Amino acid sequence: MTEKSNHKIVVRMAPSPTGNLHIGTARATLFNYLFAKKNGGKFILRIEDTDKERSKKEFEDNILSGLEWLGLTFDEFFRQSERTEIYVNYVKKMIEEGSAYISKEEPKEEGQRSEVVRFKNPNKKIVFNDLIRGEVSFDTTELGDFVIAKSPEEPLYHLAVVVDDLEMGVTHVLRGEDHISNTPRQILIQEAIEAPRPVYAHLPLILDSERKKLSKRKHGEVVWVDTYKKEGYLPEALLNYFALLGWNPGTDEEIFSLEKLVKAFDISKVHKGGAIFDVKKLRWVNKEHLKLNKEKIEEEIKNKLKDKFRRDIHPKLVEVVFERIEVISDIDKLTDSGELDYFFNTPEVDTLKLAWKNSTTDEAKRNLNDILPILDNFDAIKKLAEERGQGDVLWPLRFALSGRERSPDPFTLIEILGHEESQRRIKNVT
RNA sequence: GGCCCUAUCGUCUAUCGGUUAGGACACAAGCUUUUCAAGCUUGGAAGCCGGGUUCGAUUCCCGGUAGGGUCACCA
Repeated sequence: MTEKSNHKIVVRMAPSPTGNLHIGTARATLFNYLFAKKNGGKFILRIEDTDKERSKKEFEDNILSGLEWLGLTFDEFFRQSERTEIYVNYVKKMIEEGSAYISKEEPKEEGQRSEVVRFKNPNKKIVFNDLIRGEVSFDTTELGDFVIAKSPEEPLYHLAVVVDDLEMGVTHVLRGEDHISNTPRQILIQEAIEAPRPVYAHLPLILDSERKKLSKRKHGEVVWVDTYKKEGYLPEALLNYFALLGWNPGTDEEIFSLEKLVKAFDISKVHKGGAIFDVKKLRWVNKEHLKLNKEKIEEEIKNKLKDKFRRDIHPKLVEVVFERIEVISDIDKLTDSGELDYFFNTPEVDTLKLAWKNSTTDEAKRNLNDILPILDNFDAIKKLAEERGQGDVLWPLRFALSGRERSPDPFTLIEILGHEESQRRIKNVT
């Protein structure tokens, strides 16, 4: 009956398809994945869809495609809705053996049954060892005879989890800290059906800036992996950042590929306390990964600019954009805000702003006129700037070319715009 | 409220009793082709409180406080 396995270590991630892939789920999946890979173990993905009302296929699809995008592959896949007979057998067996019983109820809400299956609580103290937290103890008396199935044919969460972990040979349960209070219930059921107790490790939670659990109800799309995918974060950057939330390698190293994470990962270094999700640091991590993939990203920038401006794109402009982005969607922000327009269309230049600090517009124009003949000789321009003052020469030049108070330096601009266009723009203002 | 968990710069964190308490993000200043971006350098910034244990506690123990999680015929 038990599915035999050659793997010493078997872990599983068990999301329920009641919402899009949550970043907390993604991180817990990452930790399971790392733990499995690190130890040559098996990683199972199990969709916990026993709740027919709330479970949706679209959410399952979203979870699966999100995990695939992140590169978190699994060795085996199960769906609890396809395993009902297995649970039914256990429920029946438990009733026969007296560890569970059918209980008459008075329905308090719509849809509630007048008969449910309750677990016969032995009311004992449960002590379990948590890989992250050490010894944790609960008195289960306060749990009462909790419900394990709506009917023998409709198992509920705790029963299904324990049965599946047994059947699938799960040795280690790594999950969010929000499950820590579920553990005593599940251990009670394990003992009733004589299942071995897996090793537990309860991961710290990802918190919002208020130090509260990041929930789908309260935070909406910021908790979806999809959101970050759409904004153009790199999957490895996201993984890298998730790993750093509650774990560190014990060195100063912060940038990791998935492969390097597997090598460095050590569950005993996982923290106990929750960690606040900081988008700024995520963006920084993403930028570091952008640099690791510079060629690929520059290609993407080039194509995006080409689409937007329908013109050939100077490689130097690609560099300029690359320097200014942390995530891919920043490219759109740059193009849509008009910040790049002067590279493609002659800007309107406010000649009143042509002069640097205390110097006059006339001086600025004189300098520009003197630059005209040496436009292609950057060394000569620099020399002139040294003689007449850097700001007095370079500012008007840059301003004449861009029409903006902020832009790349004048030499970069000349390179991108080309000799003719640069000359034309200077003449326009002198 | 019961039960459980947690507690170092604003944030993520290092420290396995003795350190000028280190790094990163963010922030500020300076430098670079006196703007912007990037880069480099520098700076400010932390052990929740009170008791123990100890020659010595951020570190170990107890209490308090604060924060969080969880208390379904959801998962």
